[in-house]
Amino acid sequence: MSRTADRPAQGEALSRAVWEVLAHQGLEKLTVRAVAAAAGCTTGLVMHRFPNRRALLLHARELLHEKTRQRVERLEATAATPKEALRAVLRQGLATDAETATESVVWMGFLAAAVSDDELIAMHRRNNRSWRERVERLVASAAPGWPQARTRSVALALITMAEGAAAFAAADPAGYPAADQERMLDTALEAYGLI
Amino acid sequence: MSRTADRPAQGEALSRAVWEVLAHQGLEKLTVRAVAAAAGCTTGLVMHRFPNRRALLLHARELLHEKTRQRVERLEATAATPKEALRAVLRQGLATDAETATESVVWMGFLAAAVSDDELIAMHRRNNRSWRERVERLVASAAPGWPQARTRSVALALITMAEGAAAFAAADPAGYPAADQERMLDTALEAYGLI
DNA sequence: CCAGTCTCGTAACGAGCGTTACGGTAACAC
DNA sequence: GTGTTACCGTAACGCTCGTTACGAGACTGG
Repeated sequence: MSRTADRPAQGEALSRAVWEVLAHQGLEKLTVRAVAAAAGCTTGLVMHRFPNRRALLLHARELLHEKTRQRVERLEATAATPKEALRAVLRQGLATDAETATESVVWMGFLAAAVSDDELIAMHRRNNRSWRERVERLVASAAPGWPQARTRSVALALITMAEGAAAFAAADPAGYPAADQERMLDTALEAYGLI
Repeated sequence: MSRTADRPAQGEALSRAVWEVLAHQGLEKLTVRAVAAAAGCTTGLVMHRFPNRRALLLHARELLHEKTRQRVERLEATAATPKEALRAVLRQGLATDAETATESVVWMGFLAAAVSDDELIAMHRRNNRSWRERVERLVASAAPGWPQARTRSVALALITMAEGAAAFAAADPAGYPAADQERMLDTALEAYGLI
């Protein structure tokens, strides 16, 4: 090691730069040079840390998943009741402030990029299925008496609603204010008897 | 005019080629050459029909919206009751077969491309708001007695759910079979008292 | 039948891309 | 202090991109 040489920290900084470019410039401008500029370094460092551009994107994708997973587990652990846990976990999936809106844009960028990348689409499916299972588990805890079919259908309705709302709000923040999204979530939870 | 020279038909064929590339190769490979290859012509024709690549994308985006709008209006006109109209319109927004799954991938590709294109994002917002208003109108017809706030919240829950389901199913068809999506839709409509 | 116009394939341009090669410099071992 | 190693900025490579220029051929009006 020499100079700075904190490998994991640099990898994370570069991944943050990937998110930033993806959020503010889009997939088409997500170049190694743009990432390097956003990270305040040169392409030399980027290519020194990662064997190629794809590896950089895959790392950034994985890190984004890990970040949201930790946030969700924290929310789940500190919730007072199963119903509150469910609500908190779904709520963080909405795009109700600048940070979560950015995350939603980045998430969609990765999904769009996955169309032509087998490894990215595999990562998406793995992460998405674990997300779905988590919410099914939370719904089952909040409504223990339900038959499995209802638990699964309601959980599916909830995760797709949250994802769609995040996408809409990220693409049109003025049209989908935070209050509307939260009222929508509460309306849905109440309709399903989960509040 | 000479040679073939059916301008609107060629524009539509090229837009179809845009969708095809976007669906099967992704945004990163959506090049003028790839579109020309998918349309079975050369870049010469493409650049003869459209002043530049952006105009081609904008036209393809507009045509996609027009296509789904016509389909929705047909469904709405032929439905027996307001509740059936609502269900049919929401159902077509899911990704329950190869065609609608492809449409969902293309739709997401355009949304991802809109991050760095003011005109694309403006088109998205325009189309999305009219879509939202349509569903609000359908919900109001299906449940005439509701206060406006409930109508708006339920409509929002329904369109975001449909959009999220289409995105999830398009990215992971095996994980989100058509039957699951339809059961989810019926579960939601029933929970809201719209069936 | 001929001049003129439209169509569109071909070929090339400059810009920007991912990636590679190289070298100067900082950090450590002894 | 000196040799060795790892770090990373610089510069260049070959390639593909969007776009432009040009010309051959098909059509049309007179």
